[in-house]
Amino acid sequence: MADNKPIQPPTGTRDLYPIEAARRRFITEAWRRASINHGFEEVDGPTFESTELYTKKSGDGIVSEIFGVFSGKDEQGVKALGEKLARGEDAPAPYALRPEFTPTLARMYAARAASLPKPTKWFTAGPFFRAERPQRGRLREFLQWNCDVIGLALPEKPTPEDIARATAQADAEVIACCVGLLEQCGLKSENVKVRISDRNLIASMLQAQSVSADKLTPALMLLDRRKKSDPVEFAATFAERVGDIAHFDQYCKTCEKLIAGGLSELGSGGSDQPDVRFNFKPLHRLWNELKSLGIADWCVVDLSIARGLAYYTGMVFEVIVDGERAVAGGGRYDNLIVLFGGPSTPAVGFGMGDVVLSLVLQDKGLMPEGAELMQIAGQSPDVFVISNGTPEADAALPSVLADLRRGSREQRGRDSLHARRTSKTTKNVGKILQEAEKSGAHFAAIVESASEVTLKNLRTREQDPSKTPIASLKSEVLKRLGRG
RNA sequence: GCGAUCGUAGCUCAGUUGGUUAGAGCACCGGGUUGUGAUCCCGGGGGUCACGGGUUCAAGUCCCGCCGAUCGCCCCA
Repeated sequence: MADNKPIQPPTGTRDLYPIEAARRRFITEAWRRASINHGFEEVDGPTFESTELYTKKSGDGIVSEIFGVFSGKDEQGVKALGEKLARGEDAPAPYALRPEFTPTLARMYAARAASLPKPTKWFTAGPFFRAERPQRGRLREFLQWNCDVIGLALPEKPTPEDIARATAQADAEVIACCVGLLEQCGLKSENVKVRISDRNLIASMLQAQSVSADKLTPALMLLDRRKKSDPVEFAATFAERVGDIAHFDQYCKTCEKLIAGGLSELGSGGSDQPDVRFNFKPLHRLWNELKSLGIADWCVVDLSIARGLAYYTGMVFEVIVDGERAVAGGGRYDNLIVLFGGPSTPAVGFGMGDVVLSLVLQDKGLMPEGAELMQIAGQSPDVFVISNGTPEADAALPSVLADLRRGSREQRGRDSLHARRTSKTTKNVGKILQEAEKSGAHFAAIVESASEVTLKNLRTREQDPSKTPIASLKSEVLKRLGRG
């Protein structure tokens, strides 16, 4: 009756053993720290949502990469869907495992918009799902970190100038948070580039070449694929669907140069350059914000970035680390909140996945290992309790352990220590010390009798010359850990 | 959905034109005669060689199928 065939994890998912789980913890802790330190508050939503939430804004293209979810109680619904599918009709599942966070965020904000501060700064980190073919840096289940700034800090009767300034500040703020994370992980501006672009600017440049409004979206999608394509072939495709690309390139180059150079005559609205007659002021303003935040050397203006997503309305950016695929991406989406029933509210944000980030950190040797990793992940023991092998010490050990682990409500558990013992049967103290050190434990406590232990600091390998009474062991360890 | 490469121990891999009972290192477990850690010595558990067929006296090895993984394409929220 028992069928013991092993069941493998589903395609594109991971089993995380202690080392991998600690690595993931390292990343999520870094995300939390970066976003909290940049003033974002944590939120979260359901991991599955009504499928409509995603079809509403993005059309059917996305639906094919969504994992459908059925309630299991809804037998009739499932049956009806099965019949539809059998007839070859389109039949999306009623729920979808969330493929991204932005729609959830937009809904959450819209529902309470009136009572939320402007701007509202939220972050979240959790699992997301896409039914794609797994490949390097890409799985079907992954963690994603999102940071968003919704709404703008504005005076009561804002001028266009006020709005432009607040917009640039919000854009810079999310980019700064993203860069803050990368820097904190040990990455350098030499290896990382935040490529920043502006869809409005691109659109105006395309329109200057007589590209009609209805062709803008396909043109933007096409531009995004450019780097991967053969240049000649791309130019041909682009000419066929949109128009001649030669002028467009020229516009881009001139704009990038001028923005990064910060030429002053641009601010006055005039230019001797006949090709520069577009509204690059928003990007220029953003560039100045980035400079004042001290992160401009991480950034580069690159108007070949468009981002495939339909809902972006202005600034877009992506983060490239050396040759790897994008480690993060985001942009401004000013129309999304209203689409979910909220007041018209501008917003900007980005997402970063754990998969590419861990690849990058491991390739560059920036991912901690062994005891250091366990320590960072908060899993290395405070005290490793060892019996000296006498029956008296053996008998005393369990209660020593239990006392170290006990935490009080008054201290909110801060006085509870991570205490371990060996599960080996050997009485060889040297071997157990070896195990203790490997575990990353800070201290070893060798039980000498029913009343005394010898304390040893495993990090410095210094052992106390005198014994410590068991009654004061815990307070002594807390003191030495700086938690007393 | 399409293409390419690859599946031998927990991990990294060896395994001869097909030939006895499939190996090593690391890891894990135990011991090295009553207590201080690298190293070292001895011992141990672990494999239906991914799975299923076929060819053959004989298959880890050759053939077919299948599952899985990796890397690309498509797509990228």
